[in-house]
Amino acid sequence: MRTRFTRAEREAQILDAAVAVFTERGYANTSMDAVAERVGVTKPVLYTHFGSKEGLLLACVTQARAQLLEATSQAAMEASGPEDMLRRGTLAFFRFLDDRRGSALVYAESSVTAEAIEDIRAQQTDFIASLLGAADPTADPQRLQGWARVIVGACERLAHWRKQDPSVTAEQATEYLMDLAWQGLGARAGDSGRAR
Amino acid sequence: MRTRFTRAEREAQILDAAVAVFTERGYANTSMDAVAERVGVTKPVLYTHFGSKEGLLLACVTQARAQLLEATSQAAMEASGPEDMLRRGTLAFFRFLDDRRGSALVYAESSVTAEAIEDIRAQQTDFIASLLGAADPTADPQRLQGWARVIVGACERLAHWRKQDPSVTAEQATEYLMDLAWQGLGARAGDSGRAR
DNA sequence: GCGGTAACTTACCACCGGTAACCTGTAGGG
DNA sequence: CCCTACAGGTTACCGGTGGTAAGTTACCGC
Repeated sequence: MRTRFTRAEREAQILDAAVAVFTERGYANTSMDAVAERVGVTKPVLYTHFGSKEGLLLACVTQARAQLLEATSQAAMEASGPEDMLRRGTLAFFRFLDDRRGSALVYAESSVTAEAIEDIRAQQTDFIASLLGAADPTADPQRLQGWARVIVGACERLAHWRKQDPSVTAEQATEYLMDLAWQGLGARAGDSGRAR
Repeated sequence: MRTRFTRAEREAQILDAAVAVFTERGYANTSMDAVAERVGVTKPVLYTHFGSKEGLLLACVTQARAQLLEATSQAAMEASGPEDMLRRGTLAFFRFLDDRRGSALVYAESSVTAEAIEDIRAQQTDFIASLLGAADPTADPQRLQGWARVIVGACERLAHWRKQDPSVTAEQATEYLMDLAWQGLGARAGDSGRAR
């Protein structure tokens, strides 16, 4: 059997192993030796490829980041208008997380990963802000940024909710976000209060 | 000078020192010896009081959690109606973070603290869901939970935005959230699109 | 003052992230 | 077909840190 591989091959192997081990044992509780053992090599190999434990984690997150933008922007492309775009993008986000159960947000433990995750949020925030800007060209950029951040934060929490309570469907989560983001609670509160 | 203190006194001293050191150096980069030195004792003292490094962090977060509920619920009490309640509560949240610059969300590094922070979110989510339930008694509980989570996530992201860009005021952040949560984007997108 | 207990220190261990030095399989030229 | 150069890989080690067992000392009640 092969015992030596090219850089690219080993890097892919290590990345896969790292995602698996970090996911099942958590970042802090995972030793580099454990990852190395899973790959079938020794520790220094990991260091020649990724520099440090945080570097390895960073590579995992960076990979996930590209895949996320791919998934959401593709969904938004297929939409018929602003509301549909927000809805489809949101739904695609939840579906993305469904496809990679657990292995996505475990990363939030390390401080260097926190920064990388922040980059992912920035990526999604800019993307959403540009969608909103197209829907309402009169809004000033800062306000668009604010709205986009609200949506990103909302999605993150809804996703976490679904993780701990899988009975909440991706469609329901999307609907709850649309309730607030598009329609607003004002109308509902008014409904139950006084006639309109 | 006094060299020995009662349990309660030492615990308070250690908690203060831990908050300070964790805040300025980050959780992962802080050694227990560093905290102990700041207090003026040796490491095992910390362990007799808090059991482990994570236990110490947990105590810090638990303390902050109680203070947060105190601040937001007090603000909501003074409101005149549902919308004002949401607005005042949100504003109080941002002001709370202003008062403890940086020292609040640094905690999100450890996995055990992630759970504790999750408890804080649960606390605020339940609180907000109950407010929303009062505003719209016809909504079903799961939907209320969904809305509350949207708001909690939105606040968290807006707070983070303000931390990295202090020119965004607490009032602006609150306004952006109210734009979506209360009024909704539909009206605005419609404004720029066709007449209503 | 004088025990006795709670507070505290000393001295240590095991584990883990990281590295220097050495070894070996294998592609490619003669 | 062999042999050499180097990429790929291993062994053996270090320093720092979380955590602890055993011993020491200040303080309170009598």
